[in-house]
Amino acid sequence: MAEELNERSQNILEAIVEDYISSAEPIGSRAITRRHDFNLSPATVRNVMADLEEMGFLCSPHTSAGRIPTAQGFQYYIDSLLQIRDLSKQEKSRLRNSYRFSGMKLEDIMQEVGRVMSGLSKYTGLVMAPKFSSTVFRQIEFVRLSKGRLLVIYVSESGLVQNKIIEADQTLDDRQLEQISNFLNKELTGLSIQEVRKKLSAELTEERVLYDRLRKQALSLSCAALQDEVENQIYVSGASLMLEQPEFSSPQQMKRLIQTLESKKMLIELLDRSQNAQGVQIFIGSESSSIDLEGYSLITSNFSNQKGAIGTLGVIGPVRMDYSQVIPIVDFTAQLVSRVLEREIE
Amino acid sequence: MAEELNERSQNILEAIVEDYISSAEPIGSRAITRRHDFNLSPATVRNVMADLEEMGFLCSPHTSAGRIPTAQGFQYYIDSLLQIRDLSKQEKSRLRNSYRFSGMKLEDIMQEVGRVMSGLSKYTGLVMAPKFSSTVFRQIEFVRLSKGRLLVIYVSESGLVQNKIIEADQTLDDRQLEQISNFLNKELTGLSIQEVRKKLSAELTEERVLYDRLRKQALSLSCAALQDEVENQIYVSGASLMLEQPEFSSPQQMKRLIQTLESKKMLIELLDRSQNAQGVQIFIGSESSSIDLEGYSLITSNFSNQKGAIGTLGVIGPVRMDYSQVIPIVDFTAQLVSRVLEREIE
DNA sequence: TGTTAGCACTCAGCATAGTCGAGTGCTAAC
DNA sequence: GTTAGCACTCGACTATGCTGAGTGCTAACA
Repeated sequence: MAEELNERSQNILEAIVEDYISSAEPIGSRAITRRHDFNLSPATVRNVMADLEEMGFLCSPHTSAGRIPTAQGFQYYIDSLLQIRDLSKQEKSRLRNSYRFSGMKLEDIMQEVGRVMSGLSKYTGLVMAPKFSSTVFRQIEFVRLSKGRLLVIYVSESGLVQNKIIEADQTLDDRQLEQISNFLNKELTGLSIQEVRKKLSAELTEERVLYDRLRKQALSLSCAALQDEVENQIYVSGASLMLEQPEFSSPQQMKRLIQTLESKKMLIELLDRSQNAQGVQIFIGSESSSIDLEGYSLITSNFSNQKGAIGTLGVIGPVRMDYSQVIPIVDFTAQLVSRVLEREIE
Repeated sequence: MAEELNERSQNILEAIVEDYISSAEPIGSRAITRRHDFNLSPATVRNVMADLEEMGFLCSPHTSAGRIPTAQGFQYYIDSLLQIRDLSKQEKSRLRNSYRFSGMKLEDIMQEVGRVMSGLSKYTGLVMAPKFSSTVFRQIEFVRLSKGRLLVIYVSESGLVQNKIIEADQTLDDRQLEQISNFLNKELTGLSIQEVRKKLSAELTEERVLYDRLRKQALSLSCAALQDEVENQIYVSGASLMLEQPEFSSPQQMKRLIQTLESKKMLIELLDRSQNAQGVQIFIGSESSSIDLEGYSLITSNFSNQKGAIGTLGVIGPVRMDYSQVIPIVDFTAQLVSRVLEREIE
């Protein structure tokens, strides 16, 4: 439908979007002709702009202001006009050098990634650690707390450490616990959590379980430990940087932004959506979306190692975001993190 | 110096502070006489207020506004005038019921505590997990990542799980690692980290180490694992609640607040200070303080189990904070958390 | 001597009115 | 199809005046 834009209209829309991205203020027809070499008079530009408004790409905050792109306008810009140039080698190495991952555990890496992305983009960085169920089993350990209560520590191939408290009916002694964890570590290493779950439920119904008490205990313990979905960890960094953006200069907007960034559940849901996609994804906030993201844009990409533990990282900012700058940052960072995670297990 | 306040001045100061706490606006002499039964005329109150201003307890934002308490005024109020009533049984049980700790691991408890304190107080909750070096050794496990890199998982008596990546010179196989962790778990369980460190450095210089390769490896590994201070984890919750307070209604103040709450390092340093104190502590932000806490007040208390793993929790809010409400909340919550932690290890 | 009433003064907050500039839509001419 | 001209709109800013809450000072009172 929107493809019918002729070249001149495209050029003007592009100019408006880009000027608006850098100025955050409504763009008037004269401003366009002054800043770009279209060899057109303001009046002509006005006509085109009126058409673009008709088509839903622009809107004017009030009669005598310039125009600003709508969400649809940005969408069109991103889909058809934006040229994402690859990063130069220099930029890549500069980016690489921004990160210092050496000797960091996974949690620290996540945090650092968010911080750096935020600093580079001037918006807010979001990083979601690999989903529990998408990780690959490496090791499990049990630590006895008070009577009947066990601390389970689970380590994935990618070095993700998670712990959980479970209730164990029987009072097992340390020796038995050790046997159990040895048994599980031998049986389950290298399987994905999904596979582990399948295996466990299959075995639990098998006959021989009845005859092997240890095996039974091991299975039911690990079932309890690995059953529930662990709430995803999400790292948000650089909220205060984003407050510098003019769209968040009013107290109401600031409050709303902080509330948005504080509601981790919502952010997790949001990042979850791009979990299955490949490459960079862009969400432009609009009223229609089920999640209230109006006024914000989200650029995400996934990272993973060969074994497929998948996490998501990205940058959230105003719709008026410098896409040409942020997209390569997110893209390259995701690749970088993937490579680091692969090195971990090598 | 400030003790020379006569009763009438005290009453008036108290009235001003309390009215200011509830209204957040400068208090005038007439407002005082209207709202309180001092049997004094506004003029008399004015005289007293002028004296109080002279002494540094009050100040006026401009000539013809009412007066607001200075930091010193609040300090005096807290030290000499504030009556902290104990919580009634009902309130205590209501508070207790706000928390749902069952089956939660330590991280979740910390988070939950912050959330609830924030919700109850309408300010921002801060919780700092027990300091690494104040914990008691319970168990250590090693997981091999890539060549030469080990993931160390450390569990304290209170159920705190921490992990770290260390470089190990030798390539140890799984069997050896298991022997090493068994050895360490036998030797170190029940010791505080300080004791562990002392023991390690003592043993490393002992002669017999030379003859026992396994022992040597174990010691040097655990040394590497437990040597550095792990950065403290801090949980901040309810920032957006605090934005509702009138002192943070201007964009500048909002930005500053968010920046303050984002700078975890600073908050950790702040909470660290009260780590060694007993009972509830109150910091009133003033310009003089080395840490920029101007305009904020911080109420903290420590929690611990018998073994002495100590963490700190508290509430940060505007200086104009409802102390009589927040202090009991912080106090009782700290006791509650201590009790929960003790039950963990029972 | 401590307390009070009266009075002139101050000042933030608010509303009103006027100006300016950037921008628009429309029309007519090129 | 493009452009110049023109009347119009409207937000942002400034100046102005008014109001109300509050103050300090002085003089009178108990």
